Amino acid sequence: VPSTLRDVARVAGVSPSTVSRALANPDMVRTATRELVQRAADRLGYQPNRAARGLITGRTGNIGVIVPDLANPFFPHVLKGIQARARDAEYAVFLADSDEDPAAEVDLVRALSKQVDGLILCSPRMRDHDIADVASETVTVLVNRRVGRTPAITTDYADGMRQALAHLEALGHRHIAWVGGPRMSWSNRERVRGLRTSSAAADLVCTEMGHFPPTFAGGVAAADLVVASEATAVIAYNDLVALGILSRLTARGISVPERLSIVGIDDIPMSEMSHPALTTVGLPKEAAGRAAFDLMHSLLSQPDALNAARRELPVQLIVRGSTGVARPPPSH
Amino acid sequence: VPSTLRDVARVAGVSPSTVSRALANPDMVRTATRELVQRAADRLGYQPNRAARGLITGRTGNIGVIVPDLANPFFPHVLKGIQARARDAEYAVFLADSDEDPAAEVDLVRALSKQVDGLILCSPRMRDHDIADVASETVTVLVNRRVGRTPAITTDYADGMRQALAHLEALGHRHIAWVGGPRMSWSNRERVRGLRTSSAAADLVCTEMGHFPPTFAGGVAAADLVVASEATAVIAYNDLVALGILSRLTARGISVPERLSIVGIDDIPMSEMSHPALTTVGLPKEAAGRAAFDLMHSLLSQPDALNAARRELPVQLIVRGSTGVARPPPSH
DNA sequence: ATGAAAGCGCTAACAA
DNA sequence: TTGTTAGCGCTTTCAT
Repeated sequence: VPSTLRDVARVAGVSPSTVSRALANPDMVRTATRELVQRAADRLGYQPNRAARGLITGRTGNIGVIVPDLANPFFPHVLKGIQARARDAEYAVFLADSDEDPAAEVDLVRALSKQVDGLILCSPRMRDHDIADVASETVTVLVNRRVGRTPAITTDYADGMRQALAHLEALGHRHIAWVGGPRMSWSNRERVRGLRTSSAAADLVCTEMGHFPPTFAGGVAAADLVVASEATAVIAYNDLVALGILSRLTARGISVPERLSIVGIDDIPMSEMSHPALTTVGLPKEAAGRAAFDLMHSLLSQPDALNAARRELPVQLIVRGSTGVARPPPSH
Repeated sequence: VPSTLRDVARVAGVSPSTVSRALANPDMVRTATRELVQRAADRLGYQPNRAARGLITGRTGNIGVIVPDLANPFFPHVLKGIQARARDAEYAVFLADSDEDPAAEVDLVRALSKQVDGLILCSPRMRDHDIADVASETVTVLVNRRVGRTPAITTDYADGMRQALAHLEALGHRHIAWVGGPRMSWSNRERVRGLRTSSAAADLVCTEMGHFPPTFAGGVAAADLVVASEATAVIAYNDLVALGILSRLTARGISVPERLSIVGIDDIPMSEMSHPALTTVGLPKEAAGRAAFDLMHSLLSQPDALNAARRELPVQLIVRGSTGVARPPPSH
């Protein structure tokens, strides 16, 4: 049977409120009293009941995190970043996995929102409208998405595309294929936007290959189209897709990177382990998680911290397996 | 401002207790009353405050899950299994990541245990003693570990080793290397146990290569020793290690599987994507998660369900990239 | 079948 | 600085 605050009070010979103060606002009680209480609490192994506290303060000390798919290697890293910060701040983390289902996501939000101080939505699949609804009722931080003025942590995809293109151009590539991700995805739209801007500026020919599932299988399916396009390099929506392309090319006996260079996006652990290792646009996954929690935390303490309500994190191209140009660039 | 049970009562024109009953024990009120209440609740968008409920019932409707490292691709799958079942049962899931630190794990357990009905510890790194402590105070389910009579979901590693060895033997291998995992790991001990039993029975020579970190880098480090051992096949502690070995061998120009066959354990997604794809002992990851939650759930509803307090799940060897024998087996 | 009242463990006015 | 009181939102006796 866990002991309560009243037990501590009795043992220490003070009133319950004194115990409450001694533990929560140590400088509102005399030092002697504080120590007396502390000793009693220790002796009883007292642990405050957070639910009871939350009932009255209106704050639970919990945050909720919703991800579309834990099996996608991107999210566990973000989650680790959130966890690390939450632990330091003594917040507990509710986690829910929506299984890529927008409707389930909405349900989970509803279920969780009552038990948390705030919600972090990672790459949410919900419609803008639903997100705006949520954000109007609960403190909300978005990761990898922007909706209106909702606080958000995003990643500078446009710069990532620029870096990737600059890298390929420096290696002599002039014709580059793009294997796109899901049509509805915010990330995909942003990446395409960056791609178009930078390729236009750099005078590169860029063939966009439409929409594929953001998975290994998606990459396998796209690979043959890429080959047919006669591009000398390909940038994939993410590393999983890139690895799918690599796998299919290897199976077809098309050597990578000699014949075709591949660049992914995300820098998931797998990318380093493939052969050849994958050049990829590294996203700050844990950092994004940390930033998301920090933003949430500041929103929670000063509800008008709207000035700091957005952050865009930098990305860094990671050059691995050679991505040298295959054939000499066509002379102009 | 969320509406409370009293609001519903006022709108419906009944007492708070009636509302409580109508919602929680529908057959304790007249049908007409129940519908009246239901309508009022719907109209107000009423959502019961679970903390307040928990305060009085002593049950929170939450469970806690602790994993050593989310970045290890094994755990997200287990977690998905737990999540799926928890969602159906309307439980919310607290998640904590201990960063492979036994001490942190103990702290997290303490912090969480007050806010949950039960705890699921995945591959816990704590000492037996600490686990026993936890289990004596909180309903606890272990995954991938056994400690005393604590309820646990385990995996039949011994049979996995048997299957792997039988497979290799059938392909003509007679000398097999084993690259072991962390010394303190329960899983490693179990795997070694299975290995010894089955290799003795099958009359195979088995060289054990000591303890390596259960990571890609660990496999890279072990690879050269494996080659030097002159074994024709190697079984690695897990897929990450196996992929590390594969990577190093490929880099050295040693062809896999012609010269050396590799078998991993876990069946993480990466294993399918490597070249050659990895033969591996597939563990029921999501199923383990589901089983863990189900066990927890039954313990929570009938505290004396100790008869069902253990389950060992079957494993299945997944044969992929050929693992044919290299040289003809030495004639006896 | 329903209502009134008490109280879960805690904190926050308000007094002293 | 400390104690007293009230009450957060809900469930559950105990009456009716």
